[in-house]
Amino acid sequence: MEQPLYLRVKDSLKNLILSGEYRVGDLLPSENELAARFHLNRATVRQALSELVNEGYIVKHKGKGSIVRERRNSLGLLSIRGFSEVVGNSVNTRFIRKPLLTDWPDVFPFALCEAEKEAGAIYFKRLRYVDETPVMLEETYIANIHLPRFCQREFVKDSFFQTLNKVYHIEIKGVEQELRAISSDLQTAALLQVPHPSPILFLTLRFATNRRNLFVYSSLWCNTSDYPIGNQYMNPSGS
Amino acid sequence: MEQPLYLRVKDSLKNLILSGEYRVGDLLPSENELAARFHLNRATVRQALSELVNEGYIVKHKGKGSIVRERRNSLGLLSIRGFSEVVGNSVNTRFIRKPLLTDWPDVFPFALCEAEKEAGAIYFKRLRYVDETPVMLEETYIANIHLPRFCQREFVKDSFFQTLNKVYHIEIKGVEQELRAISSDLQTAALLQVPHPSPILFLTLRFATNRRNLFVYSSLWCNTSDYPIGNQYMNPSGS
DNA sequence: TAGTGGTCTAGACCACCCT
DNA sequence: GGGTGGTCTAGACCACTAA
Repeated sequence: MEQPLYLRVKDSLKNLILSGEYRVGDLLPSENELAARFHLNRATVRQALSELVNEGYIVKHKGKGSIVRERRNSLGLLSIRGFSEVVGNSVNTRFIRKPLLTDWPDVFPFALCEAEKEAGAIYFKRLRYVDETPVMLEETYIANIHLPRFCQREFVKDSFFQTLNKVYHIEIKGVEQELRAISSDLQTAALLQVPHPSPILFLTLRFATNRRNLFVYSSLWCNTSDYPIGNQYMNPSGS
Repeated sequence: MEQPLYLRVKDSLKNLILSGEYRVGDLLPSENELAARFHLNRATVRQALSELVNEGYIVKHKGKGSIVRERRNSLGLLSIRGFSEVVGNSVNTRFIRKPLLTDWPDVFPFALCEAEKEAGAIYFKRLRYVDETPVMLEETYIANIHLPRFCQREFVKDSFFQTLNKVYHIEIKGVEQELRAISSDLQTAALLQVPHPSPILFLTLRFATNRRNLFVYSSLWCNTSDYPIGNQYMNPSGS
């Protein structure tokens, strides 16, 4: 039941990146250097680096090295233009509803398993701003399974996912999402400070975690007129 | 080296999957079997399989083998695949404008390079149907660079990307996209058979190809009320 | 128990980048 | 020329699955 060695290298590097020890643009130690430092074979180190590439933490350049990459503020596979691209943009998040224990809604866009239904839901609602302009309304549900004192706790760095990770050791393993263009309702239009009716980009997301039967459910309402949703994909096999 | 050996294995398997030789749920030959068949080391075969996992073609199960996976995406817009490869049978596509040579529009959502500007554009516009319901309007531009007789040619299997691939050996290497919710204009509402105004999901896409300075530009208008855009992503590193 | 994928080692040669 | 990542080989042992 030991943890694979390459995972130790991977987690170690990941933590150094997340904690800011290595900054965007920095060169990681070379593969040979890492192999020597961890007393491992280069192939083992390469497996660790390969996963960091897949997860978007680094890019590799032949003849140069592994470079820490900017990770975008992601909404699943998507990210909001302006959240991380424009330097100096002030992004912040405010609660409309602080986390609270509640029942699941009668109408819910995803099927819940028995364990989730029994546990009840933690619910909260946030509004995200870019430069003091409200851009995205987010409603989040998660089953109240082994999340002690969640509702009393402050979020780590204002981030729900970082809180899950650091406090409860929950990692996001995948996401399903669905996108629609809808007409705003009155309340959403008011919160996003847009005329009513306005076209709104509406997403439902289901995040899978490293815990079986534990998912994170989010609904997003985005005002895309000023900050469209962006996404970029490069096939790693081709140059 | 002409082409890395693992890429030959990868492409070979990918083609067998895409052509239907291996169907969803089928077991691929084991790693040892593949290594023997291609006269390669198992590690080399594993690299090929690993990329197929990353691209979502297969899943691996310890003790069992590599299993062909269903490739997702209800309308496949959030990844690098063309429409007709992704959706099932009840889909068809009709031209609103057949391919023709033209100037680039005065207002264009992406910056063009000199080579593209000089060459002029090939332009066409298509409407895509699911079950005889118009779902998506697509406008495509590509620079007229080394694409002999493009406008006279019929598309391969109704697919623009397959035509590029089979006839001109052009491969899609990546995509940038931007999403917005907008209000329909009169013409688009009419084509999509929705009331006017309706909220429409609007995407601009720029596909990079294996040819430098050659890009494919598409604008999409989607009626998401009946067929929302879906997308799924699983982190291959976990379990 | 036989076969599978998961992990790991210790080598090797190459193309690419920088100086 | 010296260092980097990219590719590849030939082994080894392990945990898991299925018959």
